[in-house]
Amino acid sequence: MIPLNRSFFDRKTEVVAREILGKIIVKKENDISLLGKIVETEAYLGEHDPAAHAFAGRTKRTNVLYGLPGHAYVFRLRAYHCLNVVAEAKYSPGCVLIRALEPLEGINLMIQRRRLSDKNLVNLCNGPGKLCQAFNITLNHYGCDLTKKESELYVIDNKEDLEILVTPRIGISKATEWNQRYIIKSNPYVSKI
DNA sequence: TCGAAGATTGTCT
DNA sequence: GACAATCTTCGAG
Repeated sequence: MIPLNRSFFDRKTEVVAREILGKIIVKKENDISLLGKIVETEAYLGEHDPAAHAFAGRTKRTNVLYGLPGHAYVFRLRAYHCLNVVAEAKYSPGCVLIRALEPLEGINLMIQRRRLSDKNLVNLCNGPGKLCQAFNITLNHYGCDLTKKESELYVIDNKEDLEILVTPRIGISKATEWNQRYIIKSNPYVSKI
C-alpha cells in the first residue's frame, strides 16, 4: 500500500497515461477506503493540444497543471466532475484524464451513490463523471497530492502484466484524431471499446 | 455583472 | 440518435 513516487508522474504525459493503467486509486472515507483499478485514461498534452484546457493558457482553473506532477486536477462539466492527474508539469501543463475504473473495494457505497437500478458493476465507474460520483470526488479534491498516503485521495502501485490498446480520444470536438486514449485490452470495465 | 460554452450522462424516441 | 440537465470558468461590456 505504498503511493506512487512523484517521479512516476514526472514524465511525458503519454507515458504516464499508459503506465498508470492497472494502478489502484484509493479514496479514504471516515472509516473505510474505496479502491478502484484504473482501466482507461486519456492524455491531454498541454498548451499545444487544442482539446486540453491548458490550450487557453494559465488561468485560475488550470493553475494546478503548472504545479508539481502527481496532483489531482478536478473540474466540473455540466452536472458532473472529471478527475485528472497532473503530469510532466516541468515541461508543459499536461494531464491524464481518468476515464474508467474497475471497482475493487467499497462497492456497496459506490452502488448507493450511483443509485444503480441493477447490480451491474460495470456501470459503476465506466465514465469520468460516473467514477467521480461513485468515489464522491468533487472540487474539494482540486490540487490534492496523490503521492502522499496522508491525502484523502492517492494512487498506489500495482504490478500487473497488461495488454494495452491505444485509440483516438472520445467525447471531444477538437483534435479527435490524436491517438491518446489508453485502455486495458478486454477489460469489461472500460467505457467503450 | 452577464452570457456562452464545456474532456458527460440519463432518458426518451 | 437527439436532447436537456446544471454550474463553474472565462471573456466581454
